[in-house]
Amino acid sequence: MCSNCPMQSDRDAGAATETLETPRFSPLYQQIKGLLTRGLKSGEWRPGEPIPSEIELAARYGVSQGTVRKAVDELAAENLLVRRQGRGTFVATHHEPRTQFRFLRLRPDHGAAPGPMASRILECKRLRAPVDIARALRLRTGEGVVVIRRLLSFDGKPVVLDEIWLPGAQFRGLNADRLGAYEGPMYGLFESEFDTRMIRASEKLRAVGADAVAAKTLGVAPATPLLLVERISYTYEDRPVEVRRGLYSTREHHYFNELA
Amino acid sequence: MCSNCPMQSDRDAGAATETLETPRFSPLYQQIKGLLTRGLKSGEWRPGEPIPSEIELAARYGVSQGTVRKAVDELAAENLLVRRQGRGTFVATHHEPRTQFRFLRLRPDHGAAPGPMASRILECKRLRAPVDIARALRLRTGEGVVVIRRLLSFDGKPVVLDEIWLPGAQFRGLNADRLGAYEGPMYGLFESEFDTRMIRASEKLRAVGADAVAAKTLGVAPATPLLLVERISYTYEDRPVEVRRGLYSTREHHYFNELA
DNA sequence: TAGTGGTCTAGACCACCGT
DNA sequence: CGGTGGTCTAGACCACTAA
Repeated sequence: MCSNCPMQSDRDAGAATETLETPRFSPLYQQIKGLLTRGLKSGEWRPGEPIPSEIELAARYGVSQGTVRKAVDELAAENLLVRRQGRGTFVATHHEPRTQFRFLRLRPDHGAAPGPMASRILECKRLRAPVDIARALRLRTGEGVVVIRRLLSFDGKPVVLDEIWLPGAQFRGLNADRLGAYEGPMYGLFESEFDTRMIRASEKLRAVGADAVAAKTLGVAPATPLLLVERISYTYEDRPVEVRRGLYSTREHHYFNELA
Repeated sequence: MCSNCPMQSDRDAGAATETLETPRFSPLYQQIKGLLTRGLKSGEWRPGEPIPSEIELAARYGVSQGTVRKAVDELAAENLLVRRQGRGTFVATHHEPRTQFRFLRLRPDHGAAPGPMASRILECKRLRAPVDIARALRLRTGEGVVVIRRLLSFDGKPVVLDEIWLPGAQFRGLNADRLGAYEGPMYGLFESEFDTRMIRASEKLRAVGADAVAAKTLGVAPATPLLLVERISYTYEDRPVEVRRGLYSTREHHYFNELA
């Protein structure tokens, strides 16, 4: 055992039942998981890079390889890490094709492949956060935010009209030019240029009628039923960093979901 | 090691690389998982009942407890089993409140709790499978199917109009009376009375306008945008056993989804 | 208290990858 | 070949539940 091992004290605290059913015992591997998450958040290991081998981590933290393994397993299940047998364990990134459009659940009705996709930035401006956006992003009302409006086309046909809200302070320097110049998924840009990695998201879906602007942009008749998708994206420690309202045209596409 | 252990032969086959990259090594715990799944499918252990303890299973299959543990872990992650510390491992069931409406993703806009729900059977008849339903259920066109139409109300207000297609042979004896008499979720009835346990499902969502019948039934104006949810439910070994088309009124509710 | 699942360890060996 | 993750074992001990 390593002498300055940060684990032991916590272990005892868990067993001691000090306060009224609050922490209630935290397994070692959970603590390791916390330390690894801290390393990810702090940028000690950056997206796409490998983290140290299990043996190294076990030595560093003064625990067995099996304990590290369980911690890494869970982080991999949460899509924070990617295991690659024979090569190592890597920090997940939005740049690889496999994880590129992980959060976009729209599929063409015919043909499994998503097909060629194009993104056109319609607008990118900065303004003060309205109440609802501020609350969702845990900002004060009136704090600066960035709003992006963009059109997503599948196979040349417009399909998704997005309105994206981001905390202004965190996305300083983001503008239409940079968005337009960037190839690849927007979350890749956020990750590389603004140190903000989207970990998970929750969505609320509704059916609504197309208003005049949406109808024109998406090339459908006014009042056409559209899928309204409201997304909140979270980064490390469940901190919300994006509100996205998308209008999906579901004439030739559908939103796909697996229920397990 | 137990002498008639069914594992060894497979192990060797995996290492021998007999054919051109087909099976490619199957870990022991995967084989155990297969044996456990077989026991579940065959009804050796029924929904709600405990399976043997890890130590017993390890002895029966001639492997270590750790190997059984990994198999059970995966089955629990897939919601086929439920672990309960200090009590045992149980076969998952659609009867318990926790897993009761696991596949219904509709939530009220205000207030987290789904609130009181009522199901009214509008129709239950038997007819010959149309092409699309037959293909989805892997039946021949014209084979007998059951169609159920039912209305789901939240808090007294109609919200979901469902059309449910089931293979007739498997659901012999299902009729409106039995559906009406049954309290609780429909999947609970299917599980108890027809030996059919829904394991997972996939859904396709679209926005559509309400037709005359749907509008009247759901109490909305014709052409009101509704969420069309097409679900295919699967039982063991990914066998499809239900096609469900639901029209969701999203005036005061929304479809909730977590993206991980 | 006995029995269950949950954690942790130490060590062996295997499958896969790059060099 | 050496290093990585992946599998498997055997055994110790802990946390939880029910009787």
